[in-house]
Amino acid sequence: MSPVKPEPIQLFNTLTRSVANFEPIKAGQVGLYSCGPTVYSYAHIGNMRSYIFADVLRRTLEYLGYKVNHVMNITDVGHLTDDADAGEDKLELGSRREGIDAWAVARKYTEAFFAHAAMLGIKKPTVVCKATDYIPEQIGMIKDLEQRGYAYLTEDGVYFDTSKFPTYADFGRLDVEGLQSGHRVDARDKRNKTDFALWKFSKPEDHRCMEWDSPWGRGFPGWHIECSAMSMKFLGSQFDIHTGGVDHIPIHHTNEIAQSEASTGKSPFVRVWMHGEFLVVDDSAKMSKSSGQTLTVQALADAGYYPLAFRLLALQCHYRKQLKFSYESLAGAQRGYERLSNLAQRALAEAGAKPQQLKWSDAAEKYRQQFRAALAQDLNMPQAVATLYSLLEDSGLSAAERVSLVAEMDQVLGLDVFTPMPSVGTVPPELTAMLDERNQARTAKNWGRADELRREIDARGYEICDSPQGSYLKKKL
RNA sequence: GGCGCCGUACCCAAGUGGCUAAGGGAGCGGAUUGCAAAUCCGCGAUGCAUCGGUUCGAAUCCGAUCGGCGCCUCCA
Repeated sequence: MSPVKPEPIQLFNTLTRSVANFEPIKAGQVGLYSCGPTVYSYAHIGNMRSYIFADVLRRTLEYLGYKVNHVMNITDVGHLTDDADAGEDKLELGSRREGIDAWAVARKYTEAFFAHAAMLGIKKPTVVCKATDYIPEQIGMIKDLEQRGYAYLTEDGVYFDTSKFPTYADFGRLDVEGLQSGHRVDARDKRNKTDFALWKFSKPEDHRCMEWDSPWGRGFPGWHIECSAMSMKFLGSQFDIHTGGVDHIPIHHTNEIAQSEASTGKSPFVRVWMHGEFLVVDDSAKMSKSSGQTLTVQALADAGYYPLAFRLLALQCHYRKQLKFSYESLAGAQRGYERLSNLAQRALAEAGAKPQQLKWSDAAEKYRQQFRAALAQDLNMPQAVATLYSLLEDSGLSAAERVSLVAEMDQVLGLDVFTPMPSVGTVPPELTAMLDERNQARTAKNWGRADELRREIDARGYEICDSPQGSYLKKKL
C-alpha cells in the first residue's frame, strides 16, 4: 500500500490566536503532546472533556492520513497545591489523606484515569510517561538552563529567571506588572514574581516519600519541567502540537515555552498550541473542589448514564467553547446516543454484515466530504455529528453505504455505535427475576400480574423496554 | 483590579456578511403495542440578549447597554 498524502487541516493556534493551515515539521507525521492528569485524585468530567478533545484531535489527524506519535505525561510528583511554588505537593497530600504512600496514590489514580478514559472511548496515547521515571532528564535540562544563565539558586530551590527570557509574557499575553499583588509575589527569594521553581529542596519536616538527589541538593522537580523534558525526549526539541486546558495558558505552558526555548536556544518549541475550554456546571450538578464534590465518569455510570453519551455531549460542543453541563443536557445526549445506536444497528442488520464499501455513490461521497470538511475546519465536531445523524436517516443511501460511512466516521468519533449498548451499571438479580416472571405472565396473557410486576420494577428505579428481540431493563435517570 | 470569552427556540449546541438559521434532546401529532415504555415517521425560531450604526444585504461587522462565565488564586 502506498502512503496516502494526508489531507490538509486547519487548526486554531493559541500562539497566534487564529485558525491556520497545519503544517507538520516532517511531512505526514505529527508529534503530539498532551498534558496529562495529576494523579492525586480522580479526574472529574471536566478534566475528561479535555482528554476527549485530545483524543479527537489525534483520531482526526490519523483519519486524515497523518502518522501520529501521541505522548501524554502522568504527573505523579511535583505539582503543588499552589502555583506560586508555595503549598505542598499534591501527591504527598493525597498520601496523607488516604494513609498510603505517594507511590500508591499515583498508581491508584493512574489506573482509575485510564479506566475512565477507556469508558469514554479515549485511545491510549502511543507513549504514556510518568514524571518520576524521567528525573535524570529533568535534572539534565535544569543543568542546561543553569549553564546558559537562566537558573539561580535560592534557599528553597532552583528557580528560572523569567527576566532573562524577554518574550516570557507573549504567549499568555500576560500583563506581568498587573498580576494581582498578593498572589505569586512571595518572599522565597524570587527575583521576579513570575519566576518559577525548576527544582525544590526537600525539607526534613516534610518527610517526603518522593525525593531524589540532584547537583543542587536532595529534593524534587518543579511541575513544569517534566513536560518540557519528556516532550522533548520523545518528540524532539521542537515538535508539532501541544494540547492542554485553557487554564494552562498563563502559567504552565508559558513556563514550558520559556524553559524549553531557553534550554535549547531553538524557537518555536511547539508549532501549534491547542487548548480545550472548560466544562462548566450549573447549580443542579455543582462540582467544586471546595465542596469536595467532583463528578467522575464512574459516578455518571453508576447513575445510569452511558459514558459514551457523555462523549457525545462533549462532541456536540466545539472544543474552544465552554460546555454548559447539566444532568438535563446529559440526559439529552443519552437519548441521542441511544437513537444513534439504534439507527446504526438497524442499518447493520439491514446490510447483513459490515460490508467493505470501496466505491461510494455520489450521495454517500457527499456525506463523506461533508464530514471531512467539518473535521478540517478546526475540528468542528458538532457539524461532524450532525452529518452522522443526517446520513443515518437518509433513505437515499443503501444500508451498506450507511454502515460503511458510519464505520468510517466512528474511527474519529469513537462512539462505538455498532456495539449493542450494555446495560448501564449492574441490574440487581431480583429485578431480572421479576422481569422473567413478567414475561411468563405476559405469555399466559395474565396482564394484571404483568402490569403489577412492571410497577414494582418501576418503583425500584428501572423501566422495562420491550423490543422485538425481547425485554430488557433500563435504569431510570 | 488586570486579561479574555460568551449571550442562537424549553435544554445542549452549529453557523461569523447573501440559498428556506445545522444537529441532538424535551414537547406535540401519528404508526406500532394487551396497556405502557422502548422503537419508527412527522411537526418546531420571519427569529439569533437589547438599542443604535455600517451595508444593496447582518445572528454574523462597529458602538453602547444589560446579562452570564473563565483565568490571573488547586484545577483540563
